[in-house]
Amino acid sequence: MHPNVDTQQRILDSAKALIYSRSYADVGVADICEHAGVKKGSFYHFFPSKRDLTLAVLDNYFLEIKTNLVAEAFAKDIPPLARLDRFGQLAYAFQKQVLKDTGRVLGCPFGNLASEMATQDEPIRAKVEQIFSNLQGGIRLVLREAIAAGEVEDIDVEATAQAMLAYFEGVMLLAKSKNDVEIMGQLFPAMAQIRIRQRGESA
Amino acid sequence: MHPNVDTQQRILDSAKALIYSRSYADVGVADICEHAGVKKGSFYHFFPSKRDLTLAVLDNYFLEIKTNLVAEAFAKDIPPLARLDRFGQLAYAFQKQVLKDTGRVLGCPFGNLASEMATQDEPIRAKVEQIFSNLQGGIRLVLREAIAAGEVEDIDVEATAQAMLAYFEGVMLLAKSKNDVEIMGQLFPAMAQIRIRQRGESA
DNA sequence: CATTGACTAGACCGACCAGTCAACTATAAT
DNA sequence: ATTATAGTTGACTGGTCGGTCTAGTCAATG
Repeated sequence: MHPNVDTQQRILDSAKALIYSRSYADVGVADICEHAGVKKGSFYHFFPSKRDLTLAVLDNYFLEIKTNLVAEAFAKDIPPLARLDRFGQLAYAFQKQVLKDTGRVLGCPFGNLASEMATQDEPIRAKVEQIFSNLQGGIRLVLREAIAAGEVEDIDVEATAQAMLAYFEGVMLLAKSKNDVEIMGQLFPAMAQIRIRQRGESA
Repeated sequence: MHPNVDTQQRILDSAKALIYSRSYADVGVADICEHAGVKKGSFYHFFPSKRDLTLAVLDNYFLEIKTNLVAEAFAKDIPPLARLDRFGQLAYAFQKQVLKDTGRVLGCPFGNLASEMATQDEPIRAKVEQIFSNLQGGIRLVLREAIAAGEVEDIDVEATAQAMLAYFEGVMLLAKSKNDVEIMGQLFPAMAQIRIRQRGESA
């Protein structure tokens, strides 16, 4: 093969960076090709469409975040609830790096695409939903351990995990809206405090 | 004047509905004109650009939500914290109506635009930030009353208001992602429980 | 050395984009 | 009646979009 075996990967990486920092609609196939140093013909040799590329980008991003952020944050060297705090801290640190690199707080790549595409492209919506579901599952496991360790009790684990994910996404969205990364540091500590009680009760 | 004095309003209403149900990028000026029953020339007679129209849409939406949702939810006929629950219930009911009308959970119009445009169009980003700031201010007032009424104590009011707004936006985003409105009913009750303590502490 | 097939090149396509413009219509003021 | 003006019309522009297509390059295989 040619010297560039990594053409496909370069397209993927370029699309990842560009779509994350702008949006699906604002980034064209031509932009991605230029950024990757690749011509249109090569692009369509590897990806049947812009949408399929985006699906691959989502998979790729999820894998990266699952291994570099979730796995590290949820490692069992500290108590369960402390892991949720650590998750917030790592996300905060990551976003500080994004700000330094791009001059912008870019928020959550999944939340961004969900918000833009959920009503327009069903496969993309479904993929993001699946990713959210997986992240929620990660939190659920931590919560189960927290219950086993006696750190929490009497909660609806599934709903609480979902609430924590929602809070996380909301903080990311606000940080992006204000282009201010510090609210992450300020608000994330409250994530692990969220509780949804068993069926029915609230106040 | 002509029989149609409301041309400008029809353009505004069409843009509101279309951009909310799709996205800024996906809705073209031609779409808006067709939906409003207006020709391109008339559009540009009333609005200098698509962006300016969008700014007007944001103002219009904010006014509507402030008077029809926030004012009603935060009315002083019930205790402060209960008003926050009522806010969630009203938002839930509103979104159920949106689902019935459009077949889709569309989330928060401000969150949607923030997510899509924050890194691409500074005036739109700034306007959404200002709207978020105003909503946060509304929550802050409720929290102050809650403190005065002895319902809560020892919290960082500003940060807590922001956290509640973030949670609200996150729930809206998740509901949109899953195209499921029931999450809102399940998760919103936890909003009024969120607390961020005074400077420093978390766990 | 010919053939094969993954990969690259870039011209090209029809559709669509936001925005422009000059001509026109209808009303109101003079 | 004449003028001024607010509003309308739709053809038009230059540019971009995602995607196609044909021609060709190169390394490996027989």
